[in-house]
Amino acid sequence: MTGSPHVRRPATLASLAAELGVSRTTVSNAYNRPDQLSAPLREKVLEAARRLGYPGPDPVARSLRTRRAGAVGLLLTEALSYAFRDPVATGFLEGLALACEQAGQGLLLVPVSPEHADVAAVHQAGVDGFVVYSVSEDDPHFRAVLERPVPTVVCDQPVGVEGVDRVGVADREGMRALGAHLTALGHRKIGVLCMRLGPQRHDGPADPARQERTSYPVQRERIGGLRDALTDAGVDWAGVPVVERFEHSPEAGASAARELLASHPDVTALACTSDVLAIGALQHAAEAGIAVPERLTVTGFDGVPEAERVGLTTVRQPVRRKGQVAGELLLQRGDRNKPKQVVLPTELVVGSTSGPATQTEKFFSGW
Amino acid sequence: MTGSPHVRRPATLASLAAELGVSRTTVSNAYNRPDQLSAPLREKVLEAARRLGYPGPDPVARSLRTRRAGAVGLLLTEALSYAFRDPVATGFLEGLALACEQAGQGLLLVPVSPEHADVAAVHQAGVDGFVVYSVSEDDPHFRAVLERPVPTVVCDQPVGVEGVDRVGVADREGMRALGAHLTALGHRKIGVLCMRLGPQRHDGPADPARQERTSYPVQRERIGGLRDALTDAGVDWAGVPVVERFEHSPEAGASAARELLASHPDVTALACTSDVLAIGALQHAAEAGIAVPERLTVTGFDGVPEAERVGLTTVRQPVRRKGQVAGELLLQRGDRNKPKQVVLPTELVVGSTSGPATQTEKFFSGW
DNA sequence: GTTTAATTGAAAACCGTTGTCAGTTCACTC
DNA sequence: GAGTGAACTGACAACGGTTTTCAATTAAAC
Repeated sequence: MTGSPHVRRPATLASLAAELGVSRTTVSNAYNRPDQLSAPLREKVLEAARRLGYPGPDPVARSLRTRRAGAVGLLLTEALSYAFRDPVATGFLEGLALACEQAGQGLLLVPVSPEHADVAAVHQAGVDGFVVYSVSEDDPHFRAVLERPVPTVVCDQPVGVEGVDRVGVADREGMRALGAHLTALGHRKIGVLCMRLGPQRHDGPADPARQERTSYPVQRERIGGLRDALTDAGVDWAGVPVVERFEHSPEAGASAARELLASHPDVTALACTSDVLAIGALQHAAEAGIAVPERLTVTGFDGVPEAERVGLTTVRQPVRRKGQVAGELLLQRGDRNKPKQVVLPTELVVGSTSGPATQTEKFFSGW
Repeated sequence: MTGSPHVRRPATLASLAAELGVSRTTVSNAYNRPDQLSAPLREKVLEAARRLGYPGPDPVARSLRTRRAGAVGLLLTEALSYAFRDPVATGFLEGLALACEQAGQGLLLVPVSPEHADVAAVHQAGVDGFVVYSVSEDDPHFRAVLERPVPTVVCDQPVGVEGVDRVGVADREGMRALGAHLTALGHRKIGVLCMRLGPQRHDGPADPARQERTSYPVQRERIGGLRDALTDAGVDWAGVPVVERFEHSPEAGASAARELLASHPDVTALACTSDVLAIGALQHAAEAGIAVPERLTVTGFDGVPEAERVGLTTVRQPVRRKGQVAGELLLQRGDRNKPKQVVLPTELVVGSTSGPATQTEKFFSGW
């Protein structure tokens, strides 16, 4: 009748030791180094702990003493909830969680709202290391992370800071392969739908200057890869319309597709820098009665599950693996001959949403 | 040239104070209570901190002293990565993350693999409270959570433990409404696809005894709701085939649908206890050339985004809101007149995958 | 020019562990 | 009966802060 475990915390390691008439060391050992004391004594300690409602050594105090928090921090600048809405982010998180799970480490989602630049949360986080995902390079939170004396891995971003590892994928090469696929199919009039290029809201056409200026390396690489491929095929990039969307959702993809097709009705292929946008584009095409791929080719990037379900032509990146590698990179610290930078391959996946441009023309002539 | 911030941790609050010739209190105040010291002095302290690479007070030490960790722990018994694969779980997490974000709390995913029953992780977690999601009642991790002297909120589970709050949804009522919808459409031959009912792998028919015995309250309620509705309409539940799947994925749904339709070809409606299973069932129907809803009605439960996209008839539960409420329940502790139990409403969403049974007969007779 | 009040800073206690290390007890072995 | 090793103790120093109490300094008031 000493009370439920949820009233207060009366018991500490010391009080338990006193109760039992043993030293604190012994109690501590009962939990942490069972080989240091006899089994019966250990059982006695544990039994007394149960009886007194002692939940075991306080994790925070233990962390302080051992200098290990047992958790990895994850920093995203997008609203935290975004992490769960975007299929690429969830894939990444899944992999990261997997790696953490295997290492017995927790995964702490650091609460940072993109608006109020309250860096405090980063300082408050009791973690052994950070993974930084989808953050622009000049982000104050990111800088706060770098100030913390713990190892850090950044994802999808060239990083020059010493002691910071990196994992990314072959964005440019993947998009280049996709571009080659498109030109091989005979497409010359190609439109591009891309994600946010800057921190400020901007929805609409993005000219080459803006494309170059972007603070999002992933977008730069993907657009750049496409540009390489098209240029190889003799297409003048300056004439390629690029429509940008700030939000990353199917709805945004649909509206971007509408916008682009309205201003450039002669486009035979829509290359999107993400599957989510592409799925939106497909949605728009379906609603507008535009046959895919007969009249319009649509491609994505990422290889999310839903894209696979709808047969989208896309570039698959190993999102989950990327998360896993990020975790491993972080947790295998100390491994002297560990790579500091990992770039994972991407793979062109030809689905049923891309077809020959000639077919499109046939379609037109048949009209 | 004292070194980058990533070499070691030379600077502590004490060393900084010594360097400056002030007391530790002052340095601490500079960070935590700016009103307790003059602005110039504070600036001097902060400047010295920058110079010496002092990243601010150590979060763990601070937590120890203040008895607040600044984070909420999330316990799932499914492999951690499952949390990111299942759309319902991600929705819940999104809401929970939102609540945490607003309260400036971190969200710690506690690493528990379902297999090795290593409760240690629960004890290691430096958190101010726990949210327990999708865990069977007799789970050792769950019990470990209850031992911790911190507030706890469980989700979707009747809980008798004092001091533990609960959030859930009207599973039974929702499914009952769906059942009424089905019987109103004239369906009498109904098959059920349900999720895991026990901790052991089991794929195949689940008789009423097994349905009752399940350690997953959600499944019990949903199946029970359907049973109520069908019984109301005079359908003998004993004759209703229920097929269970251990895995929760579209593939599992597809195979379950195949199994059920093979053994009960006269079924006119397939009621699934989750959208994910229903999406799988739809997939199977499409592959097998079974017209939906003309020849077969398919329904789900949850109201996930993809279900909406495909027009699935389902019961929508406010998953995100549920997560948010869980967070609020936990974080608003101390609010004396706060509810201890929250049950959120569900809503029947009639889509394009359910149709009258008469239509089905017409379809048959037209053959 | 005191007295009084407001500011500011220092000292010390405390948070709950872990780890180390010398030392004691005790049962066994040879 | 000395030697050996296992089991356990006790003291103490971290770990890096926060917070309360109180003294000292300064500014304001009379």
